[in-house]
Amino acid sequence: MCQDERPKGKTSPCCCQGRMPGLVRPRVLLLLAITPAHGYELLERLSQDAHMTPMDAGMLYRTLRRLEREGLARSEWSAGEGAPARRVYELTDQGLEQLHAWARHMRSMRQHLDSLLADYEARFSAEA
Amino acid sequence: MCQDERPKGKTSPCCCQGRMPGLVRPRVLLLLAITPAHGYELLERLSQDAHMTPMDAGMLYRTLRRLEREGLARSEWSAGEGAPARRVYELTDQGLEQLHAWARHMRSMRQHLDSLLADYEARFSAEA
DNA sequence: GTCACTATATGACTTGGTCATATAGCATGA
DNA sequence: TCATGCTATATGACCAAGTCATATAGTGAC
Repeated sequence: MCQDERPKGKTSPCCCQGRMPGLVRPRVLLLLAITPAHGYELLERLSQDAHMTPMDAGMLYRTLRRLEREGLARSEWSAGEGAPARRVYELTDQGLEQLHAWARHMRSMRQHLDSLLADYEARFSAEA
Repeated sequence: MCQDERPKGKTSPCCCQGRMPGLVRPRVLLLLAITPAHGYELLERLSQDAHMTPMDAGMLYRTLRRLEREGLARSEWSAGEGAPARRVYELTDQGLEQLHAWARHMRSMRQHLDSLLADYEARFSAEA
């Protein structure tokens, strides 16, 4: 998103530096709602998503631990055959509930954006 | 937005605590694009917006100074008749350009959200 | 003179996210 | 057997954004 001028390093004038803050947990929780998975696998699934912000590995693992701490996910170690052991996460009931709450939240974020963009377009009608 | 369960104080499980991070500068810049204004006035205009996150005064003043530091806005003191002096801000050309860039960014954020919500709905078809 | 409103500003803190880096298991080939 | 590279998880240092509390001061009304 927003690939345009990003000086990188120095304080960029782009709001949120081309990121979409506040959506990491929902994104991860949604993936876990589809199927249980371990971090590395999630990382790959999250990276395929071309029009999404690439996921930082450190962020992902921290997020998973946090989701677990909050009771939204649970994990257990599973022996990786022909690979290091992996911690497999799955959604809890509470996590599912939270996901629904976040979905409502995201709808309202979208309305928020819509209204901002509408104001913008009202001011500068017809812009690329 | 997202008025549901917000424990308030302790770490809330709600992503971004019902806020919409990363949009403060665009919101302010957009208002300035409509008409020059001083902080207090912007604060009132931003608070009327029912479906938007209420604006923190400290945040607003810091944002204005930052926009100025970044060359996106300029200000000058104006004698407030029957009121304290106020610092009136207006958009610079660079600020206008940045606003357009942010609009593009916001459109891509919206797509981002749309795609997340589409994934969600694909998994849980027909949800309130 | 004190109260309420207008107006701007800052310090302390929290959260979310980035970047660099550490650590370790396992397979393969030199 | 040793280096290399992939899989896998994790942490420390740092930065940006935002919140909350608070400070300061001008003005008018009572």
